[in-house]
Amino acid sequence: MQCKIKIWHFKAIEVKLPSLTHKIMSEDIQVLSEDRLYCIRHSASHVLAQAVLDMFPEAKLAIGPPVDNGFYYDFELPRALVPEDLPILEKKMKQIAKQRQKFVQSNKTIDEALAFFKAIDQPYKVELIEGLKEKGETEVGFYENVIPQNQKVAFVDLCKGPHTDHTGDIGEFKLAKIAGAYWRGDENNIMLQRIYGYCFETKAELDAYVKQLEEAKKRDHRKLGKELELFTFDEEVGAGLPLWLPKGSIIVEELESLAKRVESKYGYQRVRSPHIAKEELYIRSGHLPYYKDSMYPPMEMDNERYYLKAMNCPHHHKIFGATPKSYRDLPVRYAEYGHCYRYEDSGSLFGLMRVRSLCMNDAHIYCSEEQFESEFSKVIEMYLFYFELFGIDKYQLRLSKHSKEGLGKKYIDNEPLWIKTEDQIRQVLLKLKVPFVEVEDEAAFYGPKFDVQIWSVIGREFTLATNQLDFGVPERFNLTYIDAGGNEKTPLCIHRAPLSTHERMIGFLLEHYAGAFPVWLSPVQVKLVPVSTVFNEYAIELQQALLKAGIRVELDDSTESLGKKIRNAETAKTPIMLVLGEQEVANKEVTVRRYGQREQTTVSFEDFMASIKEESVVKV
RNA sequence: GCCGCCGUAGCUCAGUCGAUAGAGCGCACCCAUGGUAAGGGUGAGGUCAUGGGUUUGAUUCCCAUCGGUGGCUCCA
Repeated sequence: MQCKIKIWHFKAIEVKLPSLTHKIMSEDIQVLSEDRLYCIRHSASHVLAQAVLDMFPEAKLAIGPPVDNGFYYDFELPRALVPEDLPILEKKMKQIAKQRQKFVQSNKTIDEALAFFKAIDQPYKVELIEGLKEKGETEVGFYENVIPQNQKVAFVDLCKGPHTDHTGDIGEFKLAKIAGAYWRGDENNIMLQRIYGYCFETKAELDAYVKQLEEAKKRDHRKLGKELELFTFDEEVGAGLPLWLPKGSIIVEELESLAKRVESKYGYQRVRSPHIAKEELYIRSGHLPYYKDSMYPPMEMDNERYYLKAMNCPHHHKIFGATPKSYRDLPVRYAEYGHCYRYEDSGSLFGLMRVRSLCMNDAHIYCSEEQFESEFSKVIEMYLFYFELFGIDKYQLRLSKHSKEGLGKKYIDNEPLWIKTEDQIRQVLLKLKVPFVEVEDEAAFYGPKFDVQIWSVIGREFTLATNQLDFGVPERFNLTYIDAGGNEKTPLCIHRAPLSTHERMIGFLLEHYAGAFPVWLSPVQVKLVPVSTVFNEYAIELQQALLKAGIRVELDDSTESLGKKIRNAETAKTPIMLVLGEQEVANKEVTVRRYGQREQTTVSFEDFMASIKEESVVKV
């Protein structure tokens, strides 16, 4: 796949783009070819290949590019690799490094190159060269590793470089993991074995990176979700079907309440729709032919086939069509936290980030072409409001476009309309001076998207929120409005989900906040910690007052020591602890201790009540 | 879905080269009433994921299924 990426910059923002750099490095090599890290990582991957050939002389080599944290190389091997193989290979790599083999570049004609790799029986290299030949190349680059002591060639690879001077200069590396990967990324092809390595210029950088990975694992949403008792999965319920525990449900409902207030302010109307619909609906919408495999199989009843809904759009379209519309009604904005079910591949399920039942912050905006820019801008404004509220700063905004090859297959076959609508979105983004990247072949089948890409702490990329322009489906539903001249017109539809799904949003926020939610989102906002049980009576009095004010408060009336109670509240990441002892009872005070802070303040309960009321509400 | 790996108490994990299992935390009870990140004691908890197979005997070995997981593919 050719990956063309154009980056628009208006201001410097710090974005973490592991998979983007991955794409740039592996598929558009020139971009970073001058980079020193690129050279050492790429050279390290050659050294890995040499080590693997030493261990398995019959190994077939595929490709081995650098990536954002190191490198990988794909092989076809006579047996499955096991983790114990990695230290052995690492040792061999270090020996090769010690020899300081020269990287010697040369060019060969295509036919020479083909003959060479056929002779040493490397079919993947042969296939790559044949591909280059078809593209019209006449020469290809080779890199030989030459042992200086005896001038022997230890390893040869098809490669356009560049490399470091010798194998001693490949930085500090550590083989990280073994994985399966399809040849050329195509699931119809054979599965190869991929070895990933981390690689950095210095030992300190490598160690820091490995340490950072370990730290990241501590804030993995799957781990925190269990520790904080937010959600769970159960084998008898099914894979990818999360159960929200009481504390997680509070977060769900707080988010939902926020969304309802924000959407109300922006003029959305709330609608509600069933979880299932007849097959006809999805044939009409066009989803079924594209997504049948990832929908739960149909339920057959009374000669009808019903599907669990995988998206809310068709239901909303039907709601729009239920009453006649005039241009005076537009824009119409329907919002619903809609439950959807998608039969995602078992192998792609991942905690809360990739699930089979999800509840989406969905809305559909039906508007005229003239209203598009203003409506789209308002949606982006809403996104930016949310990002600021949550303090989300590591994300990438992406204009997801169609691909020419996909027209008529993955995408509605109307190229002029694609180009036009993609430009409409581009113009809005440029006007708002929002930095974004453009990526081909990432659109929805019915129109281009504006996506918010984020990365989980362990580095997987997800679309957090999405905003789509649909130029195809309203027509299929015969959705119309009467314009000022009395003519029937088809509205445009904007699909948008700034708060993602509850599942993915909370998964993301858990990692973002490392489990320490702000007061307004926290399942338990205040923990009452009496110094000893003799002060429980005062604590109960405060608890009643706080509950009455709508504050989520818990009292630790256990007989544990004070130190233990503090520790328990801290490990539960409760944002506010109120320590209550003799002094507090006497003066009707509370000693406020905030999560992660040792210093505390003693204030009157009255003052505390006023401030917690303020803090527990988000202004929209 | 594909290539690997994993599944022992509520949680985190040890262990059994084949003779039905342990620790810490948590939980219950008792003692201690303690001013800022684990006070002390006692006790209850397990068909060793599920179903087959091999074996005198399986939690342990083999196969399948379910679930998790590292990647790949996919992601409306």
